[in-house]
Amino acid sequence: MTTIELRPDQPFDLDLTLACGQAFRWEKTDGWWQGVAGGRAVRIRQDANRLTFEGGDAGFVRDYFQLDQDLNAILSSIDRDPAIGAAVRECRGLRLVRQPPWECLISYICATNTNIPAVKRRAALMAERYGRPVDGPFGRTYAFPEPEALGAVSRADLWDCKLGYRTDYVHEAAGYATEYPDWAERIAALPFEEARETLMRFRGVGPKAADCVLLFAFGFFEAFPVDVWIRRIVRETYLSDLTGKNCTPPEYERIRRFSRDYFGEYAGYAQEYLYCARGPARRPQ
DNA sequence: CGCCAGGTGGTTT
DNA sequence: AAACCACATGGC
Repeated sequence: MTTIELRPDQPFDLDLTLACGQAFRWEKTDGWWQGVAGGRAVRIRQDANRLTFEGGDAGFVRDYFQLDQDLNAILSSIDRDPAIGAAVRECRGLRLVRQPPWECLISYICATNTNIPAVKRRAALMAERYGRPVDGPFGRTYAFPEPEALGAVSRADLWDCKLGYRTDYVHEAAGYATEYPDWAERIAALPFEEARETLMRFRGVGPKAADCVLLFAFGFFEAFPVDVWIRRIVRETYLSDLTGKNCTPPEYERIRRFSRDYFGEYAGYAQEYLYCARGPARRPQ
């Protein structure tokens, strides 16, 4: 059991951070968040300025929750009008977590045209069946399966993890990442737009999924994923001339470039705060 | 039953 | 390039 004191001038809200739908392998039970992150089974809770956890060292926790980012400075930089200001007030303390690229990529391939509980179910099924067992502070759990493991699974068995039509995309990505284990390092070394284009070469990864992986795994904080919620919010608040029902490619480009210019280099934080403040499921339990 | 959810790929205009 | 359309799944 480890405890770290949070700096009072650096806000952090563990509940918002883990409940907002950016990462899919955390559950809260009996006041503790339990999850597997980076192959470690972690159990963690927050009491005011105190973080208590088992299963990872302080360095891991600081890195995963990006506690060394100056959140107040980031929030000041995006807080440009009353609308985003309300989201910032409501969700202050929400931090973007630094996810492993492979898990993040597969999670967001599994997140197309579906909802968050379904994505969590898919990730849990893949992990329980094909992930490495990890004995941690809350019993045995399973790490997110490595590319080789998922690549070795038959299509039928992957289908059985409720992946639906995304089955082939996951299988193909696993094959590619097995053949090119440095795929993530190569993307991390690229400038933002090139990294984005490279991610979109994975079948099943379009603009939205690519932006999520860039933001949540690679630390490109200018990435601005546009899902149905964000499109709705941006249309109602900033780009009222937008019309139509679904988001066409030119519309997606317009929304993400406007948002990048308007909110600045941490536009991704603005996206997550607007998403978190959208309404449903803001806080767990 | 229909509609929606952290969309994308393939095909046809 | 733009417009359609299919797509598995589960909650409501």
